[in-house]
Amino acid sequence: MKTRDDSLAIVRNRRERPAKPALTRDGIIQTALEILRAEGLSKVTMRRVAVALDTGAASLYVYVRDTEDLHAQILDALLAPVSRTKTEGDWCRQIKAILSKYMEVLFAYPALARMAMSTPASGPNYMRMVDRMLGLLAAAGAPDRNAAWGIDLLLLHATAHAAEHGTWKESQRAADDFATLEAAVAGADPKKYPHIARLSSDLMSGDRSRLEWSFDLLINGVLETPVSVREEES
Amino acid sequence: MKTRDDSLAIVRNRRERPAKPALTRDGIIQTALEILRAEGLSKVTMRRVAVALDTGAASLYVYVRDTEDLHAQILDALLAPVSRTKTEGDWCRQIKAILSKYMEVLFAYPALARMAMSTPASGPNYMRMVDRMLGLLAAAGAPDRNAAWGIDLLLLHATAHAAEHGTWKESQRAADDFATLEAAVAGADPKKYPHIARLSSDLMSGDRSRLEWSFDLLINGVLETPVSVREEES
DNA sequence: ACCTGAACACCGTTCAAGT
DNA sequence: ACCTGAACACCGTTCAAGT
Repeated sequence: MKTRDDSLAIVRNRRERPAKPALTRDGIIQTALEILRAEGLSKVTMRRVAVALDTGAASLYVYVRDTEDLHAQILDALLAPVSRTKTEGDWCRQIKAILSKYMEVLFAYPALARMAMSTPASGPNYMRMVDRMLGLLAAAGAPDRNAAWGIDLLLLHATAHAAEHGTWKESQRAADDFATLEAAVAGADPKKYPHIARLSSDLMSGDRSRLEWSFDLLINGVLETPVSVREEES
Repeated sequence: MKTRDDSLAIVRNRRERPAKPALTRDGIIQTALEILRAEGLSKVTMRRVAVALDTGAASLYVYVRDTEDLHAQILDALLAPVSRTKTEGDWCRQIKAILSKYMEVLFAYPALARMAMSTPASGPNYMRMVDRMLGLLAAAGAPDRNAAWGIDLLLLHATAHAAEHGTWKESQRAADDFATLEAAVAGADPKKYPHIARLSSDLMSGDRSRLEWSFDLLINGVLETPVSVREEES
């Protein structure tokens, strides 16, 4: 079936489009982003990216250390607009605006949020974002150490929340598990789990307002909690 | 080489030990735990567990929905001792003691912490642990909703922290990345990243005390932060 | 230095067929 | 109902060989 004619077609294709643009780090990331958007992170594999670039997986290793590195570079690319978010209002509004944008991209790709938690991020866009937020916390009057530790806390929470809730919304599997959990909480045996049974409605309540609450709690705590002074109970 | 004699040997083996204990959910989890301890979560695969049980991977699907479910069941098994931790002292100490135990197991297997973030946990040991902590927060005088939302916040933070820092300590790869990050922070260009450069030492400082700080901040916030009342800046 | 094909050593999951 | 072998459709990474 495929002999002479095919090789002719290939030659023609070579003429009509440049066919194989040279491999570059940027080209790889762009292609990876396309696959991410079209099919999700789980399809962004070395092999699949390579096929899309009309080469073999081995060729990518010149530009990318391994699969995780590829994913980390994708995330940093997606963070470019976040690091440049236009903000206005008081510092608290501004911080929340940046956190919102950050969470938006992680919610869109929860698998990236999970990845971000196991790979120390050091991409330029991440750095830029952190720098801006540090500036805002400093302007708010946070002591140096509180600002430094606080940024970490805020971003860890944002990432973790997105990883958790994003995943739950994403997959059917997680949705099923969530239903199981919901049922387990709603129908908790008051003998075995008295507090869960008593608080069952509060445990599942709140969504947007719950997230708001947690960020208020965190931001407030970052400003007010003295470093290395242990709280005594009252 | 291997013909008659081998089949005899097999028969002999059948006699000498019961050879193949019946497949059960518990047996599967036990075997999985052994592999986890010996080789880490990445080796706890359907195929590998099946081989250890002298069967085919397909057989496991009667007891386990999929790989993630297997991992979730492993985590709940590891949480059994945590849910029964003996505690003493004031409620704050007790909560911290349970959180510590919880983090200990996640630190030992950071990959499980990552998994926990994408799978809503509803195992019996997890439930028992949550119930105890809810009781402690209630005893501390936290309003119902604060206790309910707060437990989630505390456990999410514990899990996320373990996933992040545990992984960094675990793999060579992550350690390298961490070194890269450290260098990027220490050598941050003050023109591009003024705040990172200024706070570079604080950004990398603290380890144990930093974790203490974040839990104090969270516990305090859970007790004090009113629900659905927005903070105004001062 | 960069690119490639082929190979190695794995995966999860499904399914028809057996008991 | 439970168990199995075989098959399907993939993976990441390495390495010798080419340019």
